[in-house]
Amino acid sequence: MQILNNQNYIPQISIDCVIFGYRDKELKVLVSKLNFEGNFWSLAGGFINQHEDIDTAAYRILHERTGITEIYLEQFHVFGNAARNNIGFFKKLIELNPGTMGNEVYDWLNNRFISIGYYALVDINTAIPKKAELDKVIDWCNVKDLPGLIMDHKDIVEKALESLRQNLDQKLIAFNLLPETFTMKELQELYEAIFDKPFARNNFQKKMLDLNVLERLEKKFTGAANKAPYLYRFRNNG
Amino acid sequence: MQILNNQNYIPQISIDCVIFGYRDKELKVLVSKLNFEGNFWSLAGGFINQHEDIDTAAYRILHERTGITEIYLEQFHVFGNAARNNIGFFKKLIELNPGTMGNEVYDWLNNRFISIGYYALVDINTAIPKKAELDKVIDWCNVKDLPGLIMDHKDIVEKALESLRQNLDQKLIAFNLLPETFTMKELQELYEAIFDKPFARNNFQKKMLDLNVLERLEKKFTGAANKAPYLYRFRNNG
DNA sequence: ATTTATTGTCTAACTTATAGACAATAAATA
DNA sequence: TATTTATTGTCTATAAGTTAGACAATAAAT
Repeated sequence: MQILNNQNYIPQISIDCVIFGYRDKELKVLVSKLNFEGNFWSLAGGFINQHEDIDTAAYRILHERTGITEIYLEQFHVFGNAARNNIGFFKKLIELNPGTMGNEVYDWLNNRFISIGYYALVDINTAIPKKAELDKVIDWCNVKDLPGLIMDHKDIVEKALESLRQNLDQKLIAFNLLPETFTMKELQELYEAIFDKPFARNNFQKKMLDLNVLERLEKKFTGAANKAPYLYRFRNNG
Repeated sequence: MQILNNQNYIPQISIDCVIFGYRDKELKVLVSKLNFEGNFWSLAGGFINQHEDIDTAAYRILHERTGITEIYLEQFHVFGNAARNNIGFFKKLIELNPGTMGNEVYDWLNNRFISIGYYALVDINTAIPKKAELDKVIDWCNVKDLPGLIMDHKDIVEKALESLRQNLDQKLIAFNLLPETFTMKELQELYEAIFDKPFARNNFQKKMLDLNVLERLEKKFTGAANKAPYLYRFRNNG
């Protein structure tokens, strides 16, 4: 538990990361269950070292939780209501876990925190979820069907999703959620999962090809009794 | 100087406000010169009380500097590079002002700060600039011709302007920069100042009227030898 | 060879954006 | 009073972009 009372952390500021992944046609978020009595589910979070850039801190937290280093990461909002830590979470935690918590942990968690929200887009096949010190379970959950999250983490996810949707077309970042190669249908299904609405196949394909960022590779023979789709690769450079 | 070592402030977090106003066909920003030796120009800034929402703190800071209470305000980015306070500013400040600074001020300013950026849109005719404790001068400056600002305040203004431009069409917030009534030409000139590019008069008018948020009032007789323009008022509610 | 399901692409219809044109008009001028 | 000038409000033709329907191509099963 030495980490939490580390004097090198900036006090009263935290980082919460909404780590998005994509599998089984569902947009997922990496959440963890805290290693305490009671069903406390949380986003991947952490703190900022005194001499660390906040972006660097977010990368560090993400690397710790996913094992990957090349991560698309974006700061999207700061959550700073005075009451955000007090909506029952900490009291309930203490109540359900009497005597199990060191003073340092107690003192640290009992603070008011202002939290900087980041969202990350990762290839779920490459990311290997890794529990942090206080996690009991860590898993990918459908963004539409998350467990009850502590504090205002549900609001944070919603705001992250909203920001993701707004940025998706301008910044061409959806590809970070897919493996290296993918079919047009897979790309479309990803968009449909993110926006939670269907797209017209013909126009979606035209729009994506018109972006001039997709490289068409060989066909993908799936064994299905129909025309084989092409594989595409996202090429960032020219 | 008691304010700065106020134990009720959250340490190492600040708020910096880019207060936009509009006059003489120019987009302005409220900046202040610090009451020290040396030309230190700064954005309107402040700190967050322990039991204060960050939005409330931003409103408080804005009210202190402009005297107005109904302010359009939006959080747009957090600036948290570890080096942001150290790019010579503090050293230079100490060097040019030997022995004039109390220990509390010294200790407080010598900290690393993570700053939450807000931008505000105000009617420059209603806003009455008011110096804060450490300000020597406070004034509206053309956003295209700002004095040299301390720390990363120039970056903060640039990011604020970028965010303002992105939000302007979606959120219909430009009207906050104008007086109650205005002509179509004045509205267009405001847009041109914000985007730093010309708009076609006919299409601009059509676009604004198609928004269905402008109420047409009586004509404004300017005394000029030409057709009198209508005055318009922004109506927020249906 | 035929059928089936899906993919890739084309085009017509519709909507929106852009650019040019012109009438309306407030005040100055003749 | 009629004419001129500068600007405003609006219309329309054209261009550009979006949406919806259609159909050929094709991999594998029948």
